[in-house]
Amino acid sequence: MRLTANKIAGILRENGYKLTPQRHAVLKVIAASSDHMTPETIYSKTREENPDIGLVTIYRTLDLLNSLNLVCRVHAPDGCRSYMMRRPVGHHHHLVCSQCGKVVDFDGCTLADLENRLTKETKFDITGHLLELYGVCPDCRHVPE
Amino acid sequence: MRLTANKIAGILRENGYKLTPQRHAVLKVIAASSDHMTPETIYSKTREENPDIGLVTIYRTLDLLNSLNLVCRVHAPDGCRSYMMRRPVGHHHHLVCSQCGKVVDFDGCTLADLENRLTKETKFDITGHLLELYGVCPDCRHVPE
DNA sequence: TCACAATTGAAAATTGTTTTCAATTATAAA
DNA sequence: TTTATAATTGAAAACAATTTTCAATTGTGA
Ligand SMILES: [Zn+2]
Ligand SMILES: [Zn+2]
Ligand SMILES: [Zn+2]
Ligand SMILES: [Zn+2]
Repeated sequence: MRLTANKIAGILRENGYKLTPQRHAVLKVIAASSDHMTPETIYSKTREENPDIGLVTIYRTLDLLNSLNLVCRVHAPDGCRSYMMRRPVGHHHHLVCSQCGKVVDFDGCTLADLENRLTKETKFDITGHLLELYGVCPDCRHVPE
Repeated sequence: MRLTANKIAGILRENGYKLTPQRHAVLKVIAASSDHMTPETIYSKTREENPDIGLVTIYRTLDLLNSLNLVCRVHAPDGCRSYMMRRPVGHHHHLVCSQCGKVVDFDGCTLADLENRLTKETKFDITGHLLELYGVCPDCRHVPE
């Protein structure tokens, strides 16, 4: 249920953005991985096939994809460098393995009641939330190095 | 129900850390504010009374307080610079005003059921979560500039 | 009061990201 | 096809946030 590089390329076009070889290369890298990656990682993976691409272009492409909701950011438990990954359609969150970085997407977030309660209590107009779960995946648990 | 600068100072001592004037100055600043502040903001507020303190010391003190769970980080909705604020005792989260930065702490987070469900479904050993709510506070809503 | 490890601050180094700008290029119109 | 043009690119510089280094200072317990 995930978007392919070509589908995303089409969406870029539909939105009036040029489909450059660089953008396509980045899309391919992001679509090929099921894990989140830092801009730096995406940069070096893209360079394997496309050695002339610049890091700036990675940042710009990620910003663009983010503004179109085609990727999403993963916040790691420590520090908070923002990692990015392709996004399943619709509202969802991430369960991230602290050891290997594997990401499981999930939906059915149960914050509506909490948000209603807090709307009443605080009179805030609640517009969104950031939720990430952290843990250790089965693979990492079974092999205690 | 919040920790005072002096209480925190005691905790530092108990844990074998020296109680320097610089640390005490930082504690006073953090304890005096009910909002979250960037390291830079804490730096300049601390300098008002303590002009010779260095920014490095702010970072080091914040790291120390963080490792002792005496402050907590607030993740802003855009970018994700980590802001810090003193911490109410116990598990809690933040409701942050996107416009003025005001922070309301809340507890009673409703993630236990979700975590149980995901533990079964994914076999992850879930160890923690990051949750921040965003919205617009009453003050900012009433005065649409 | 002494001894010493912990702490400090200045400066440099590192890291991550953004801006600038001239050259290139994807696209659509002719 | 060519051509025109605005969008896009990459190198380099700028910027921002944080960390490291290291010699000098200082809190604390003996
Ligand atoms: Zn794992
Ligand atoms: Zn949600
Ligand atoms: Zn506000
Ligand atoms: Zn919680």
